[in-house]
Amino acid sequence: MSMREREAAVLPGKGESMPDLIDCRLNRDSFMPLYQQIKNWLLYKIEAGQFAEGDGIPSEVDFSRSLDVSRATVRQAFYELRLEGHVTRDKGRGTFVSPRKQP
Amino acid sequence: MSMREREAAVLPGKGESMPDLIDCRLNRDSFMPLYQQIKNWLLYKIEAGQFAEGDGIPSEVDFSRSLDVSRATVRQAFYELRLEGHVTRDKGRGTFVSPRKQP
Amino acid sequence: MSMREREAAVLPGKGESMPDLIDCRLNRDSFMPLYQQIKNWLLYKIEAGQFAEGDGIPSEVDFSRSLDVSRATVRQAFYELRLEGHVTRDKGRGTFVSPRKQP
Amino acid sequence: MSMREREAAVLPGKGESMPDLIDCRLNRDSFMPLYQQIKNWLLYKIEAGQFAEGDGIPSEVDFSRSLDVSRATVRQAFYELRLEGHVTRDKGRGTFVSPRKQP
DNA sequence: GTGGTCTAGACCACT
DNA sequence: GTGGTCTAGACCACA
Repeated sequence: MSMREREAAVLPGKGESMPDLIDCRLNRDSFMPLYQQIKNWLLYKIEAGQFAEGDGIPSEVDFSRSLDVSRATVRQAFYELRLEGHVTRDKGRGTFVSPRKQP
Repeated sequence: MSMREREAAVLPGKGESMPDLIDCRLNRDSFMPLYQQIKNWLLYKIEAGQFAEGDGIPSEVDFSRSLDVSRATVRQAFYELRLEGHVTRDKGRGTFVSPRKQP
Repeated sequence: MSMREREAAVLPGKGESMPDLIDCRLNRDSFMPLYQQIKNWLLYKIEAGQFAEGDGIPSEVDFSRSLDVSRATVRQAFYELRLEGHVTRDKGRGTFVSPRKQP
Repeated sequence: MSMREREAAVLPGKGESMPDLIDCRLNRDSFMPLYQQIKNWLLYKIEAGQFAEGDGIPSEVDFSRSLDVSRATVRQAFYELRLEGHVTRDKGRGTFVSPRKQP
C-alpha cells in the first residue's frame, strides 16, 4: 500500500489542523481493520518525521484511551511495526522510532 | 533456539509414545511463554515430518480445547509461524504446512 | 407473516414451559428454512419482552451449539434482524435488542 | 504483628463506615511502607471475612488508581500475600482469597 | 466451522 | 507506568 493510500484512509483532509499527538481518526465503517488504520497513521507520522528517530511515541494505553479501542487492537499495530523494523519496543521503557538506513 | 532446546521444553521424554494429534504438553511454570511452547511443538512436528507439506494441521480451536488455553494464545503461535513462512493460513479453510524450498 | 404464524413454526405448544435461554425448537421437516425459524423465535422473544431493550441475546455460538446448526444459519437470522432494525451487533461485545421508536 | 496493630496502621477509626471496596487509607507520614499498609488492609479484610474464600479481590490497577500509588507498590503487597498463602493469582483472571486449612 | 478482528479486562517483568 | 502474556468471550468474512 502506498503512503498516499494510507493517508487517504485515516488522515485529516487538507486544511485541517495537524496537532502533535494522537490526532488519528478511525473509520469504523471502513473495510480496513482498525489496527491497520492505526499502523498506517503511525507510518505516516514516522515517514513525515513527526515522530523522529529515537523519539518515544505515545504508549499503547495512550492510543487505547484516545481512540477508544482495546489495547489488543493497538498492540497489533505496534507489533507489526516492530516486526517490520519501524520501531523498537523496550519493556518498562516505551516504544521508539528506529533509526533509518542511509538517511 | 535450537531444535534440541525446543524439544526439551515441551516434548515427551524418550520412550514415551508420540500419538498423531495434539500431544503437546505445556509447562505452566516455565519461563517460556505458552505460545512459544506451542510454536516450538509445532515446529518440531513440522520439521520431523509429522505434519507433512500441504497437510492441514489442527485448528486454533482444537489447540485451545486440547491445551486448555485461550484462542489468543494459540493464535500468537500460529501467527508467528505464518510470518516465518512455516505455514499458510486460509480464511474459512484452515492452516497448512508450507512447502519447503529445495527439499 | 403474523406473530401467530411465527409462533406456530418454532415455539413450544401451549402448556409447555418457556425457560429463559434457548428453548427454540427447530422443525427440520418444515418448509420453512431453519434461519427463518430462528429469526421468528427471536422476534417472538423480543416482542414478548423476554429479551428487553438493551439486553444482550445469546451468541451465534450459543445458538449454533444448542440447535446443532451451522453458524452461517444462525448468522442469516441475526443478519436480517439487524437489517430490519430489531437488534444491533457490536464486534467483540455482542448482539443487543434495539430500542423501539415511540412505543 | 498482631491483627490489632495492623488495624491501627491503615484502617478507619471507630465510628467510620466500612464500605465494600477499596476504603484503604494510606498514611504517607507513617514509618510503615505503603506496600505493608496495603498488605495489612488486605489481611484485615480477608481475616474479617470481607473477602471470602474464592472471592476475587480488586485488581492491581484498582488499588494503584484508588490509592494513587505505583503498581509496583501494590504488587509487593500482593506478592507477599501470595508467598504467605493468603491469595492465589491467575494470569489473565485475577487474584483470589485462598481457602483456609482446617478452620 | 475456519481463520480474522475486536473487546475489556487480568497478572507479569521491568524501569 | 511501560511493554509482554493471557483469559474468555464476542462478531466478521469466507468456504
